[in-house]
Amino acid sequence: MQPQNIKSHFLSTLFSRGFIHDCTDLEGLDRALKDNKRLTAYVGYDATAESLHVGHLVNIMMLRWFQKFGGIPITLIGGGTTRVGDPSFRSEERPLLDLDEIKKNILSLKTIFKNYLNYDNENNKAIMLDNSEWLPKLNYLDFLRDYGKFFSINRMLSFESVKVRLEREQSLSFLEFNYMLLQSYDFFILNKKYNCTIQFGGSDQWGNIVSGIELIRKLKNKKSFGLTTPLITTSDGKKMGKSQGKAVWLKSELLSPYEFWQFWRNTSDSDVEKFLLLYTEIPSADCKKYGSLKGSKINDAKILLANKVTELCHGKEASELASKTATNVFRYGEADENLPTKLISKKDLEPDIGIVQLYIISGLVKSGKEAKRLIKENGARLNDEIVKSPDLRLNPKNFNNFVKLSLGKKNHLLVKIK
RNA sequence: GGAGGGGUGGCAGAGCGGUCAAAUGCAACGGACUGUAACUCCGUCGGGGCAACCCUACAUAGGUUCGAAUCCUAUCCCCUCCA
Repeated sequence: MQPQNIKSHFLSTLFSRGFIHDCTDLEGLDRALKDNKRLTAYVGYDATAESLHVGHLVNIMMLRWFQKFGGIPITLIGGGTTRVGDPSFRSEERPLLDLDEIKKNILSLKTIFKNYLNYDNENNKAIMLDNSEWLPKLNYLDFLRDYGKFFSINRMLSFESVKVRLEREQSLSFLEFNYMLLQSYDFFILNKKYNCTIQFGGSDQWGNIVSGIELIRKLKNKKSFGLTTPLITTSDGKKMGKSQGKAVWLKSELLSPYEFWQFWRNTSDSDVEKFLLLYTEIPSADCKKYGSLKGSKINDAKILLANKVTELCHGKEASELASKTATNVFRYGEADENLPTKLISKKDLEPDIGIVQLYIISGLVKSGKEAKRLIKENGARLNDEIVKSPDLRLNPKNFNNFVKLSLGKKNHLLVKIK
């Protein structure tokens, strides 16, 4: 089926914006969407961390579009499945999280979606669920007989997602192998209780999604759909979600709106259009226009991107502040109060403190060696002056309320006395 | 349960008694150039008040040696084949 033949607004929008990697039955889904506006779709998120990161954002945006076009989105937290761990495309088993940690993560994750989805409106409010509501209740023997019966090992082994593990040197435990059954069961439950007929997910979820669809067909003889998003990579081929080795978290407690804004501001030219299409709701034609700006003009598009994405994630106020701070810091070279700030205690300054130690305390570097290296390479600046010697010492008098430390040209931090 | 192979730095992957803080590649970081981009180039990349000194590291615990990532023993883990 060609994209231009798509009739539903939802699918054609997603298509034109680059959201679609694969669909189990595009034509059927298009028809279903056309015939019935109030369909229900879900995405599952395991509680492996206390926040999601930008890698998860594509699916969230997809749910947002879905709701916008009248659908009912379900966000499913995988409180139960997290105890198992999805092996899909992973080359080794991940360490098991303990229950307390999972519980903490679940609570934290639930707060994230509210900025993107509407859980209160009358017509098609989003639904928040957690599969620890039903998975822990399963009885092993009953489950095996009632559901396990419908899964073919031969078939499961044929999925690309497990092949990686099989062909590599790593073992795939029975625990992990069951992940697929549990996710399929989730879909089955959602289908039964909420009439949910669509599952979205990353392309790595294909096998799990297809299994769920097959389970629903076998048990209920009902049709359901799967739609996957491509794995979003930056133009240099890296997975979305990390920056400078650190995850780009969606929670402000883990990554300040300023740093979040910076992440988007630093998008490379060739990714601008793609990111505008995926992570903002700016009309596609405009995204294309912005993305094709030449030379340094494209910086305006990057600022727009950063503003919009930050606004959605952290609110308008935070976004504007981040933008203003960036202007002050990068255009005027000032020490804006809104920069990330590290508080240190007076004790640390008595009677004075070495610049190397200060860098360590600030968290900008991990070791003294690293700090010295940085200084040697002219990458360390104190109040915008290059630090020339690792022997430099500061006392409280040098702190004019705060001191600005920089690592390279882009990382700036204020250090204040507590 | 049996036979064989293997566990090295963030990852991949050399080394198989000294010259090994450990080749090489990737990733990462700093600098130059720029537009807070990309490309390219240069430099760095275990820790230490740190100029060649010391400490901690090659799955874990012991041992042999003047000397071990390299040899031996035990333990744990992984892979392949057989039952």
